[in-house]
Amino acid sequence: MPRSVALALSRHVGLYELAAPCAIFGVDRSDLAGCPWYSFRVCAPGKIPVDQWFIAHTAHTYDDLVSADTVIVPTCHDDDLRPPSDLVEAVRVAHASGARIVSICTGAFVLAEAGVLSGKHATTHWLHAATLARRYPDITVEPDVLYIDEGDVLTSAGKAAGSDLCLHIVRTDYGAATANAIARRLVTPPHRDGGQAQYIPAAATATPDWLQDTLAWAQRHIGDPLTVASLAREAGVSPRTLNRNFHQRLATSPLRWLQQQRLQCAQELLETTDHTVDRIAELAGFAGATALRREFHLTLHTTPDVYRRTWSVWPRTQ
DNA sequence: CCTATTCCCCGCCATA
DNA sequence: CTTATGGCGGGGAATA
Repeated sequence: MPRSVALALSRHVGLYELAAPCAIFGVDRSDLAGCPWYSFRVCAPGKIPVDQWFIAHTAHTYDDLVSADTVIVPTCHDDDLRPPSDLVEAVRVAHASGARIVSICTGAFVLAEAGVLSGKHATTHWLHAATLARRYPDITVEPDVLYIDEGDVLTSAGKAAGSDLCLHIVRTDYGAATANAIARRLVTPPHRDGGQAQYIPAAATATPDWLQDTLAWAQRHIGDPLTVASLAREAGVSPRTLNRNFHQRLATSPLRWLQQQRLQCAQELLETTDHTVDRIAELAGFAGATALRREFHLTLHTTPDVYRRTWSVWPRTQ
């Protein structure tokens, strides 16, 4: 069953924040998913200037937000970050009736004003994180993450992080293979998943070439028994320096990063092949099926077999 | 499930 | 003086 996604425009919205949701949810990807894609609508109260170069005029109003399964708020109203009350109200109603609420950049201020972030972890553009935390003390603001998934409420950091969050949502709804296929088609990196639960590490900032090369090399050799030492040797630095660089640019440790890559590889193999779990563990570079199961349990809270039954592209009945 | 061993992480400090 | 690197070692986690 296709899910409906509604994008809420308000004044002072930027083109950049709109790009990811429109390209990812708004363009029909049923060929990649193998089943119906989202239905997508853009909602606004009348004509809205977009970044001063365009005027958006939409077929839907905020009234049409409340019936959507997923509501995306890509921006806040003005420079004071005071959200428009009609949008706040629409978000409140949509959430109350079970919709999943998503914010990009300063859209978090709309969610906060609507009360759907109370007691939760959230993020926003780093420039405004302190303001958000000050204004809404019952929200735990995480300034250094790409996005946060609280289940029914998801927030992402500035602009570009919205793309990562949209892909994360596709991953949740349609599986890793579909999300990765879209990432390939958009020629954007498939995002790296955070180690701890749903928290995603900070964006890679100005990653030096030697590190990028090493990451690419490791991904090509993910099936080999890679160690931190062999990564360091390939990179031409000491394990200590490698460790430091991983923390600085990727906000994780070498081994944790490796395990993420292995897990992602295993997910794709489970979805797209009928290899045994043992074979997949071997191909993905795990020490054994036990190690794979352990990783699945720790980060996905499920088992490889259940995961495969949920996401496999093979027996696509109906 | 328990044990032994290997591997990894990270503070600390010396060095370049 | 500031900044990045690398070695060391205790403590902890993963693997066999």
